[in-house]
Amino acid sequence: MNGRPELPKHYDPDEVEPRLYRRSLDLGVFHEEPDPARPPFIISMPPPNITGRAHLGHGSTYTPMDLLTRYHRMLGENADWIPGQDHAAIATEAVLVRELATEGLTRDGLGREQFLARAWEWREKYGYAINESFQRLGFGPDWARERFTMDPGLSAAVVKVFVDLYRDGLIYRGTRLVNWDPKAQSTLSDAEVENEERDTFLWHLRYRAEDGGEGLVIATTRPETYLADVAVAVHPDDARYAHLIGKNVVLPLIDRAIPVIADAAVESTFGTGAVKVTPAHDQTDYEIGQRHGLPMPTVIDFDGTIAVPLWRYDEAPEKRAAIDAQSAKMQPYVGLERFAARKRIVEDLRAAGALVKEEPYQTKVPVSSRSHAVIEPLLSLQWFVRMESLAQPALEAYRSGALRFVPERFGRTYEYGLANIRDWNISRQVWWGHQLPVWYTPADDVIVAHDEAEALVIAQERYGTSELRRDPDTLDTWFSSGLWPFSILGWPEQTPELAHWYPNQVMITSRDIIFLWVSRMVMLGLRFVGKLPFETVFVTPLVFDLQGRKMSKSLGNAIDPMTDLVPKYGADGTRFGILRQMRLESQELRFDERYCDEAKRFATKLWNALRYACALEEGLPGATVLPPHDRLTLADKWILTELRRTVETVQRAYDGFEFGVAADTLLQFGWYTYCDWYVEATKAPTQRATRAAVLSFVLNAFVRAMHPIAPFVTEEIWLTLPHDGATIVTASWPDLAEIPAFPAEADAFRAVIEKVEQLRNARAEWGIAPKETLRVEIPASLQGEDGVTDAIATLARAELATYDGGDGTLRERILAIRAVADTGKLRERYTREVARLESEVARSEKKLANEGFVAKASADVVAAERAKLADYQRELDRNRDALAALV
RNA sequence: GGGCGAUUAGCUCAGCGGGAGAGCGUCCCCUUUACACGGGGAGGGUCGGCGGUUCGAAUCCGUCAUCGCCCACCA
Repeated sequence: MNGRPELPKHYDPDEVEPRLYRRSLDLGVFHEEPDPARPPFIISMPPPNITGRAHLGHGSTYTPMDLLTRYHRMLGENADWIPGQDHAAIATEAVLVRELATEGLTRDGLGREQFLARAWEWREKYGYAINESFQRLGFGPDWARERFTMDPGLSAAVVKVFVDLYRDGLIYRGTRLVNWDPKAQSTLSDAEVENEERDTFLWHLRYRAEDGGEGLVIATTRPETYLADVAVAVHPDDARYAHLIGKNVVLPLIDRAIPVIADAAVESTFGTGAVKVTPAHDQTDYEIGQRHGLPMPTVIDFDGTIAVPLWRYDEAPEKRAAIDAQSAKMQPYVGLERFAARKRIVEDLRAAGALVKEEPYQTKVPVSSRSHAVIEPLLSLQWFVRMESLAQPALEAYRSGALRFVPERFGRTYEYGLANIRDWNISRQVWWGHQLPVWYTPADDVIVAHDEAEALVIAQERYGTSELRRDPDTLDTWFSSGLWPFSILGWPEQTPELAHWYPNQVMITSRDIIFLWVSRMVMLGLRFVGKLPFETVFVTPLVFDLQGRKMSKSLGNAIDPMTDLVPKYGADGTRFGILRQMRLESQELRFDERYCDEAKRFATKLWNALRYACALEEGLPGATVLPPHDRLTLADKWILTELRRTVETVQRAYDGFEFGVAADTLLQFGWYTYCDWYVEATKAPTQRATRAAVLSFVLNAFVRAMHPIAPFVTEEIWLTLPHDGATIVTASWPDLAEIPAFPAEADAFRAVIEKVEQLRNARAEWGIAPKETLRVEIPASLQGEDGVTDAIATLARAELATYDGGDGTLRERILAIRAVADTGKLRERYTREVARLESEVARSEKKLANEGFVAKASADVVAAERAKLADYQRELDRNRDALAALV
C-alpha cells in the first residue's frame, strides 16, 4: 500500500499487546448475551483464589479456555467465557491473620464483625490482582459477567443448597474423626489433605500384662498418642497373641489397664503384629473403636498441645471413669506441644525400660494442602454431607458415557474417587466464608433456615423460643465452588443465561482437582439443575521444570509468567510457547522456555512477511480476493493447497484439544511453507501478476487460523492487510469452501522444492559462493514451463541452459534437472549419491521380492513401494550416467 | 500395596505398523532491497534392555530396569 508509513522492522509486543487488548475492551467483543439463534459455547472459568497470582499453570489451563472461546466465536457460535474468583476461605483468612499480626492484632481480639469488614476491604483492594495478569496474557473472558463466590446471588445459592440438602436428610451434624489443621485452626476435607514422605522412627513399646506377665510389644510412629490408648489390637488368627486376647495390658508410666482385642484390620506381618488403638487420633483406630464399642478420649487439643483427657462427646460415665481416674499421671505432659511431647514421652519411656527398639523409618504424614501444617486427626463435632446418594448419579453419568474425559484415562480417577467416597466434612472454623445457615435454641435444638427471620418463625412454632444463637462455623470453600457452573448463570433464578448456557460444553482443569472439584460440580449440578454441568472434561498436563520437578515457590524453580515470560516474549510468545508443548496423552509438561523464544521470533518472522507484502511495488489489492484460477501460477496453486490443508489440520486439532499439534502445524506453515518458500518464490518475474493478491489472501486466512493462540500479532497483521470488519476477534474462521486446492500442481511444486534443495546442497558442497550463479541444465521438454523454470532460477539462484531429453510426467521432468560443475567434487558427489541410491534400490527390491509383503501388505503400500523403486532406479541411472560422463 | 505415565540426536520433544524427524545447541558459508529476532548447508541416533507377534516393529504384546505422578486404614 503506497503512501502508508513504513512498518517497523521488528515487531514490538510490548507496544502492540496492551494497545490491542484495550481496543478489544473498547469494542466490547468479549461480551455476549444469550442468543438461542446460535449454538451455545460456554466455559466457566475455574475461579482463581483472591489470594492467587498468575502462575505457569494458568498458562496451560486458562490459555486453552481463551483459545476455545475465541475459536468458537469465530465459528459463529454464541461463545462466552465467564470469569470470577473464589473467596478461598482458609487461604484468605491465613493472609489476613498474618497481616493483623504485623499490626499486633488478632482475629479473636478484633471480633467477627470487624474481622469480616477488614476481609472485605482486603478483597476489594487486592482480590482482583490476578485479572491484570490475565489481561496482560490476552485472556478475553466476558468481564461484565465476572462473579465472586461470595456475591449475594451466589451466597443465596449456597444457602438454598444447604437448606435443601439438610431437609432432604443429606446434611447432618455429628461427632466424627476429622482432619484438623492446628495452624489454620480449622478442619479440612479428606480431599484437601496431602501425604508427604518424612523420615522418622518406628518405636517399639512394651505393654506389660496386668497379671505381671510379659505382655506384648507394639510398634508405633506416634508414641505421644499412647496417652489416649484404649486397647491393643491383634489379628484374630495371630497365634502369637491368642493367649492374650481378652486379657489386659498396662500402659507404661500412667499405669492404665487396657484390653487386648482381636480385629481383622490388623496386619500380622507389619511391625510386631500388635497395634495400639487410639480411636480419637487415627482413622483406622477410630473404626476399630466403633466396632468394639471402645471409649474415645482425646489427648491432643485444637491448638496441638497435650490436654487430658478431653471428652468431645457424650461418653458413658462408666467408660470415662477408669480413664479419668488416671489423668493425674498424665499431668507432666499437659500443655506440651505435640512434637515436644513426643520427644519427652519417648525419653521417659526409654528411662522406664518400656522402649524396646527405635527403628529408623520412612512414613507418610498427612499435611494440609493449604497451610502445609501436619494434620491432626481429631474427634470433633462437625457438619457433614452424606455422599452416597449424590455420588451414585454422578458415577452413572460417567459409566453411561454422558460425561466424557479427555484424555480418557482420567475418567478412572473420577470413578475411583466417587466409588469410594466418604461423607464430606463441610464445616470450617474460619470466619471468612459462607456462615452456616444454622441456629441453636438455648436447649441446643438445631434449626436450619434460609435466614434469621425464617429461623425465628421455626423456633417459635417448634420450640416456643425466640432466643437463638447462630453457628459460628463457615462452609468449606468447595461447597460454593461446587455450584459454580450454574450459580454464575443466576441459579436458582431461571435466567435466560441458565436456559441457554447450561450445561457448559467443556470444563478445563488440571488433574489434581478432578475429585476435589469436578466431581462436586457434577454431583451438585445433577441434583439441583437436573443436568450434567458439562459434557466434556479436558484435563491439562501439570507443569514441571526441565529437571522434572514440580514447580514450587519453596524449591525456587517456579516460573512467573508475568515477570519471567511476558516481558521477554510477549503474551503471544508465552501462549504459543506453552501450547506448543502440550500433548494430549502426556500428563506432565517439562516447561522449556526455548519454545517461547522460538514463538517470539516466529511473530517477528510473520511481521516481516507482512512488511514484504506491503512493500510490493504493485501494492496490495483493496479487498481479500483471489485472482481467477486460470491465472494462478504453480506456486500459487501449491500455497493455496497447503493453506487449505493447514486450516483443516488446525481445525481438527482445536476440536480435539490437540493444542500442541495446532501450534506445530501453524508454525510449520507460517515459517517454512509461507515465508521460506512461497515468499521467496514470489520474487520470480512470472509471479508478478498474482503475488500481491495471493500473499494477502493466504496471510489473511492464516492469521485468522492462528488468532486463538496468539491474539495480538495476528490482529496487528490482519488490520494491516485488506480485511473485513473491525477486529479479527469477531472475524470468521477461514472458510474451506473459499480455499481452492490443486493436488496435481501442488505435487509438481513439491518436486521443484526437492530439486532446489538438491541444487543448494550441490552448491554448498562444490563451494560455489551464494553470490555466484549456479549453472543448471533443464531438459528441453521443460521449456515453456515458466512456473517451474522461473522458480528454479530464482530459488536456486541459477543460470539455466537446456539439454536434450527428459520425458515423462511433470514431476519426472523436474527431477531430471541437473547442476553443472566441472570440479572433482562433482565426481565425489555423484559417487556418494550412486552408493546411497544403490542401497535404497536394494532395500526396495528386497522388500518387493518378499512374497509375504506383496501378498499381505495393503495394495496402496505395495504400489507406493513400486513407485519409489522406479524413482530410485531412474535417479540411480541418471547419476550413473552423469558419473560416466565425467570420465 | 494398587493404578497411570515416561524412556527416540548433547537438551526439550514430535512421530505410534511400511524409507529415523523438529526446534535449540554444535560446525561451515552468507549483511542477497521482508526479516542477522535472518537465509543456506553439514554433522549427530544399534528409537532404555531382553523376548514375542508380523512379510515388516521406534510404533503392537510380554517382561525387566530407571524416572515421575496419583490412590490406599500397614500402626
